[in-house]
Amino acid sequence: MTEGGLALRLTEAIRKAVHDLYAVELDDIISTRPKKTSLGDAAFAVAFDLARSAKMAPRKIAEALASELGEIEGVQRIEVAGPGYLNFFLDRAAFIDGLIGGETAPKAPSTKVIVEHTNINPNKAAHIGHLRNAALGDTFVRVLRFLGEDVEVQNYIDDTGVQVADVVVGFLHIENMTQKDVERIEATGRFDYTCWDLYARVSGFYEEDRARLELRAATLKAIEEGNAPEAPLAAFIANAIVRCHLLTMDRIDVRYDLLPWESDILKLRFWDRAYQLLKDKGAIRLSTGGKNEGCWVMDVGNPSGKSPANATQPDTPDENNEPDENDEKVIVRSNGTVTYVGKDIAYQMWKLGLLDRQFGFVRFHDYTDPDGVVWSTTAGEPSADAPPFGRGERVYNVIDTRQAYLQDIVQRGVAHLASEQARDRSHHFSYEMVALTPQTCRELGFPVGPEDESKPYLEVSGRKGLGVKADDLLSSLEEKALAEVESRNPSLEPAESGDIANAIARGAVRYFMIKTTKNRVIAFDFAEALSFDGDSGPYLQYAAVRAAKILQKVDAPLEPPDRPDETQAVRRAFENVPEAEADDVWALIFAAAELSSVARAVVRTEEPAHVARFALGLAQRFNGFYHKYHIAGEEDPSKRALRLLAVQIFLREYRFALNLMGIPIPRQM
RNA sequence: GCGCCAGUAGCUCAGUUGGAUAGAGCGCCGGCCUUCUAAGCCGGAUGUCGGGGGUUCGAGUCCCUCCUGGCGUGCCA
Repeated sequence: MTEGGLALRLTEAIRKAVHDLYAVELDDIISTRPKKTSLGDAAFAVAFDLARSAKMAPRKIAEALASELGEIEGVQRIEVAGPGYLNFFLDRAAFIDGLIGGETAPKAPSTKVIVEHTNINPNKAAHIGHLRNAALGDTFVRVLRFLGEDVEVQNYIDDTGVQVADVVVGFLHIENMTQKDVERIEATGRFDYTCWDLYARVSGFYEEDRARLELRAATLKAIEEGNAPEAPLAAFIANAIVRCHLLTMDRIDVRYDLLPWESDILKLRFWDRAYQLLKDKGAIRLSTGGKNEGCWVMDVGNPSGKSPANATQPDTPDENNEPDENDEKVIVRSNGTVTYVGKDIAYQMWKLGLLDRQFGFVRFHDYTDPDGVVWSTTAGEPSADAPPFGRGERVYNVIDTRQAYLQDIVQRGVAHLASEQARDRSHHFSYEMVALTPQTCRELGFPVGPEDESKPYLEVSGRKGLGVKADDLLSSLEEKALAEVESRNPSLEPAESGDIANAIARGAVRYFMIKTTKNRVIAFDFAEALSFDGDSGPYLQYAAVRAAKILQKVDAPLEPPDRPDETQAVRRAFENVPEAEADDVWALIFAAAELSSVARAVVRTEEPAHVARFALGLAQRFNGFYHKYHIAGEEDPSKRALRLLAVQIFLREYRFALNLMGIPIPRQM
């Protein structure tokens, strides 16, 4: 934790030395970690940067800098290595002293950050792609909170889109059901699975007779205008499905502060307000001809470009300045209904505190624990004790990369209505999809055609009903984990085994969804997802369980001593153990101490996988240490004290790391 | 066509705003349970970092170009 302050001391010292010797101001001085611990704890390559301007060999410069630097608090010695690295060896005892003493770096004044994630269409069961979204989003939220940010988590409910309309069409026109019928079915349970199957059948229903697409359009309009029977049925379905999703996500410990409903954006006239502003600012125009005739459209001639159309000559000069229909995006359809993009512009504006409208809020769902509550927007009677939702300084939208084009248009809308600065406060936190290997498709019983066979992966399709449901995956994991737990611990009570198995399943799936870099497609494979060995959640959990077991065995507290008044004792202990062991102890502690900088890197790069890599590396290091050095049977007091301290520090930081990923630590495994 | 992403060991992937001998997991071979849990540890084999140019003390990383694959470019989201 203090490593931030130490790093600052080092860079400042180097900056001063470089200034004094070469009269050069270096703005970024980057510390890297040497490949081998024998090369020190922090390395600087500044000598290479200076070589040209100083017209000297890097090695000479590094040597000059090393002697100029002299004594630095917290640094034991400085070495010049290789072609010109400056390698710093830290004062280990002092570092540990600061680490456990809680000399916390001053936290930035916290600003409100809104993270929007999950956002599943409320018309079917959640699938593995949604698990990736939720795991990424929730990890990011936990990291932000760890760093002291004030975070509000929103799960946007698109209850007025085509997807819900399709299921309404399915119930009304395929099943010929009334709302009462649907309510009876819902009461029997697994409503999200029922809708999953029905939704898949709707596609076929349209394909049999394309004229039936009129039903979808009419249904959508009826929902938007609040007409019976479509509107109340849609509301019932969306509400019931959202409750299913909340339970599914609670299984992996993902929760939300607020559910903003798209229907409330319409009912409370957020959209009407944004629509008026978009027209007033000239951001959208009525298309008077061509395929988009009668629609309100936004011109998007320069996709993804931040500056408005650089006015370079178009590739098709034969079109005499006629706007290209491919360069316009429909915001309001010719029948007057608004697309998702339009509604999202209004929603983004509200999140940024830039729309002069406010929702009402009501409690939506209580979790079993006392303070677990999810709020919801409402167009009805609001609750008086609702928290002040909205008005984010920064907004992250966790949405898959296939929607990058739409997100770009939403952001253009925000820039039009507010400013470029407002747009920059909103981030599209984009990630790649979870696809299925052809093998997985076959295992699910879906026929794989010859042309799909050669593909690396196939896209999940809710429309076709092709996908692995989140609850099914979790149940498979729990089943496998339970079998393992029972075979390893036959004497456990069934309830106990069940709790442990659930924790393992949760750890496995959360780690699986986080460990791969977010912009890489995950080709889902059951065998890989169900693995409990090596680079997996259970491996990480196992290390924590072992560490806790040691401390329990020797009757030591889980935390290192909170007042490190024993710097001298630690220093002596380091001197009294063999050098190789001292290095191993130090390597474990120093690695664990990187947690904070890893957390900052996660936010800076919007990449949660960094925590996963960090935790894996730390677990591997601990497991090696665990096998090499024992505590319970050790009689040498210096060795014992140092090893104990290392395990305590490791466990403290490691538990934070697992918690950032929402990976629970079972009591035993 | 245009835009975005990806190409690293047999497979799945890391690789920290350019840095020291390119790393993990799985799989394979060989060891380790009377000492804190073997979901583990130790050792071994495995590389045209897609191809070609360029930038420089130094390139898997930056630039150009080509190839391959995926996604986007809907009055779906």
